[in-house]
Amino acid sequence: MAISATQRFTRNGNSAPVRALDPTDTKSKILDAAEELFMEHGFEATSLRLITTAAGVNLAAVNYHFGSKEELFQAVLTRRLDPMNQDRMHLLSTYETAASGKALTCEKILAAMFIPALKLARDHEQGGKNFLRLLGRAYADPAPFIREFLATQYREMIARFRAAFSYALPHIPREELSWRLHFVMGALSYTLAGADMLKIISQKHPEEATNDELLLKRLAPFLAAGLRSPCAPSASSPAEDDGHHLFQDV
Amino acid sequence: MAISATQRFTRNGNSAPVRALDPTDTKSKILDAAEELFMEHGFEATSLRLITTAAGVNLAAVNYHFGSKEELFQAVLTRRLDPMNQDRMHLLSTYETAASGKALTCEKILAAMFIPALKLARDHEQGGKNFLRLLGRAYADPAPFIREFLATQYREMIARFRAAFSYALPHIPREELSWRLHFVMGALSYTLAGADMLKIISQKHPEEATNDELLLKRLAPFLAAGLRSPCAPSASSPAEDDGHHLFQDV
DNA sequence: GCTCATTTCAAACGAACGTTTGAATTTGTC
DNA sequence: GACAAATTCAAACGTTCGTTTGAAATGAGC
Repeated sequence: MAISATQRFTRNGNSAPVRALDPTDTKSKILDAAEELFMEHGFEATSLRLITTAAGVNLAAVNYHFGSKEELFQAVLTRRLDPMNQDRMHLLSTYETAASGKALTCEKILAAMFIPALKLARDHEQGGKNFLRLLGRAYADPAPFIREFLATQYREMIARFRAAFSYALPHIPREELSWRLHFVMGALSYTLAGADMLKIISQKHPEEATNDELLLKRLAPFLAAGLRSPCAPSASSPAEDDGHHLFQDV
Repeated sequence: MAISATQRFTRNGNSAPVRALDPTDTKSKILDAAEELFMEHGFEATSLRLITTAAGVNLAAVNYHFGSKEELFQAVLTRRLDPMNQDRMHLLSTYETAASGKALTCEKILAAMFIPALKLARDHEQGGKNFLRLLGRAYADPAPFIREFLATQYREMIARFRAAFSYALPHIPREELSWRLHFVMGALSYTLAGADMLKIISQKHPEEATNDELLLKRLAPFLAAGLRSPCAPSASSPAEDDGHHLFQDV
């Protein structure tokens, strides 16, 4: 029995829009603390007691306001992810309108994907960066409820950008383009999530490794070159069963 | 008190090499079951009771043979990761020797990274694929013991391949190359880990989406193009504070 | 100032967790 | 076959988990 006589946790979400953005109310305090702690420890390893203690609220507040730990996690994601993906699609539309029918460059389309992410990383000095890492990690989380949630959240945006790339790269077959878009999403999410690993690879100073803007500035040209690269002769080339001949030498 | 009078869990690992590869002994049964379940549910969400039940062994067997759940996880990773990275470095050396001092192509270096992963995916019909996904997910796991373990496991191989790329791409500055190598590792791990997400993007048949060989065959040229792409004018170009001008339009 | 719905709180719930224990069992050695 | 080491086993350990409860506190509307 999740809902008792005095109806629990606001199913509305908007019935009291006046206080929806108040950063001092219980709901926002929980979301902020959860965002940081989920990013730091992952979903399973972050307990509600840790979150509520950090937020300075009562333990039961999570179940009262959000219903469950899973719903809290989804609320943390959707709070920033939904506006970000809306921004991405709006920006893409703006670029397309400005181009007045002409195809956009890959860099331009990638910019429509990256700029809203950068804006998020800068707007909220700390929350934004936390969120991008949390998001990158959610991509790789095996929990079914997370994967289904992300699938729903991303479906529309992905379809929109695939169409844009398809128009920008008419010589790339539909199927190949799907793969490449997958690689783009992967590199982006991994890059935003795993700044730690960069220290191992580049042995750079940490403060530079976490500079997301510089990072995406280097990632975009890298990905654009991959997207534009000429296609392999054909998708259906059998007979090559030995791994040592998988890749042509160029 | 981890070790009692009758000394617990073999710190040796090799004192009884005869049975080390016996797929029917308790240790291997645990490793196989853990590999699949960690891949499916993640580290935190996979209980030792689930693992030991699936393996058909007693609950206490994990702590007896491996010491703890964390050490079991590391054993699962190191069982296949260590040989795979050794293979990668050996293959790279083979290519370099065959080139007799001449620089290798990016595709060739990438092949040295990918082919051992493909071999793993094919050799053990099921265990290999499980492992590659598990590995990709471990990359994004926030648990400190996982990140430190992977850092140690990868450090040598990364250094080796960075040197190879540096020789193959002399016009790319050291720093830029570190970033690009990071992107390569990211795209590779994400690609191997997140075959589920591909279904959302490409709406392909699942049986084709999990064809790792075809996948890497498309990923390698994509990444090679990115690696080879000409460098941006300079890393230190300030004054561009507005996100809308971050990327040049080409 | 009373009412009633909303929110907060301390406390407890049952379940599941990783780990430990000590006895039983198996295995290798002479 | 007896001894000793290695392994397996059922049972329990103490802890922590997400969630629920019912009462206390709060606040808006009349």
